[in-house]
Amino acid sequence: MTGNEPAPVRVLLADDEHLIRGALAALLALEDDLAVVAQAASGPEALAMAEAHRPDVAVLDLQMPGADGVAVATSLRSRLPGCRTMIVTSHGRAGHLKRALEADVRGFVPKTVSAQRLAEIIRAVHAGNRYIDPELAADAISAGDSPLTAREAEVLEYAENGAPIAEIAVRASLSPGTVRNYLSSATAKLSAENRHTAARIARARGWL
Amino acid sequence: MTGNEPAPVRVLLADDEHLIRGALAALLALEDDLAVVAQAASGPEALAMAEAHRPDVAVLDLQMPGADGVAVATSLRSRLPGCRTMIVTSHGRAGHLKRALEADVRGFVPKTVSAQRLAEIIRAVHAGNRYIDPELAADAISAGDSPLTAREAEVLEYAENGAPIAEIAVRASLSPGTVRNYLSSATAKLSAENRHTAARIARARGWL
DNA sequence: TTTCCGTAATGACATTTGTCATCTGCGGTG
DNA sequence: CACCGCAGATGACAAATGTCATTACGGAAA
Repeated sequence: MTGNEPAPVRVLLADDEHLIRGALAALLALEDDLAVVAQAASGPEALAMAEAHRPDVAVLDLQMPGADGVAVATSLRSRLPGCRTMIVTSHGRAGHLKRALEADVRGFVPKTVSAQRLAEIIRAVHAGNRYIDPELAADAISAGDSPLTAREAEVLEYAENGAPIAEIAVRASLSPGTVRNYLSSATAKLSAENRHTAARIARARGWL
Repeated sequence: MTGNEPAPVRVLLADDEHLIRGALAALLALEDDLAVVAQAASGPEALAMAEAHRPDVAVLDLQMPGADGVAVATSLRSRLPGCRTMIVTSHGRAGHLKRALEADVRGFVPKTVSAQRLAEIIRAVHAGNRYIDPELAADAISAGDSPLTAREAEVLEYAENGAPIAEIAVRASLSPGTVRNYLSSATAKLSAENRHTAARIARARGWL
């Protein structure tokens, strides 16, 4: 200790997979300019821990029980404005990236990166820069903007789990005929064979 | 080194997520009776590494590119009979567990366990014991056996992605009418509203 | 041997879904 | 203001799907 090192970056780790979270914490602890000050296994817990420990950077898993990473990032933006957020994910979907950017997430990386690389990215995010995985970014760009209207997307979302039109109509408070119209136009826009494949396509491109 | 420790357990780690694999290797290295002798990022690579390094225990991620963990375990059983296999997974589906047991997998754990616990389980598996996550086991038991016949399951699998009946008929080399019959009976057995929800139910219970 | 079950198919029928034209009303925009 | 796009709805029609009865064959079990 020479007394003139800068204060370490305070990091919050949120991941429901204990194995990964613990391992990650151990690896990040090796970097002497990073300090894992809090850990969480769920969305709500991450929020609570963030308020209690006020980290500089929150590293959030995308899929967590309670609230997913993007939802946590959104809450964090208003509740802890000084805290930068980043998302780490196994399954890189273009749609999630889009949502994440809207939540002012500064880093978006797949879990295929090395710990070294992750540490660098945490530093970059802390410094105010952004880092988006190039492959995911390319996917998001190639997917483009959604051609679906708000209602079309909503109805398609209800259709996703295979519900019959009557049920969708009730849930969306629409006439069954109207539901069929929206579904039909959405299916045509996505050039799918039926609403089920249309829903899959829209989901894959992040349009849902 | 006193010279009388038993030889460490030789472990192969296979996970496509570099972050997790690296972190895991670091944590397991802390246990002095475990030695990570090989790592792999895909199914085929895992197989190759196993043949090259002949580990005592292969810790396989369920979802990997090329070949999934269960597929690797199956190959390993014939090619390296002395090597015990275990599966680590994020998404614990009852169906995967069933497949895994058929492949003579000795350990099946979710990634929510701690590294300590994983190390213990590796030791148990190496000693010839089994360890199945209690919650996953309960799911598998409560799901019970599939009420579907072979053809019903096959047809339902083709139907899963939303393909129209004509296409399913071609793929299964069946008459469209026959396809509809199987789909109808399968839907009735699962008490679903249509083939799409039926497919989802069957998939969730591991009957596909 | 008779019976049962799974596989495979066909025909008939009802229901659901997909497609289209058409109508109304609302809120922007040139 | 006229025009356009979106929301919302209706009716009609075609196509896809779900349901059921029935037939036939082969293997396995009683």
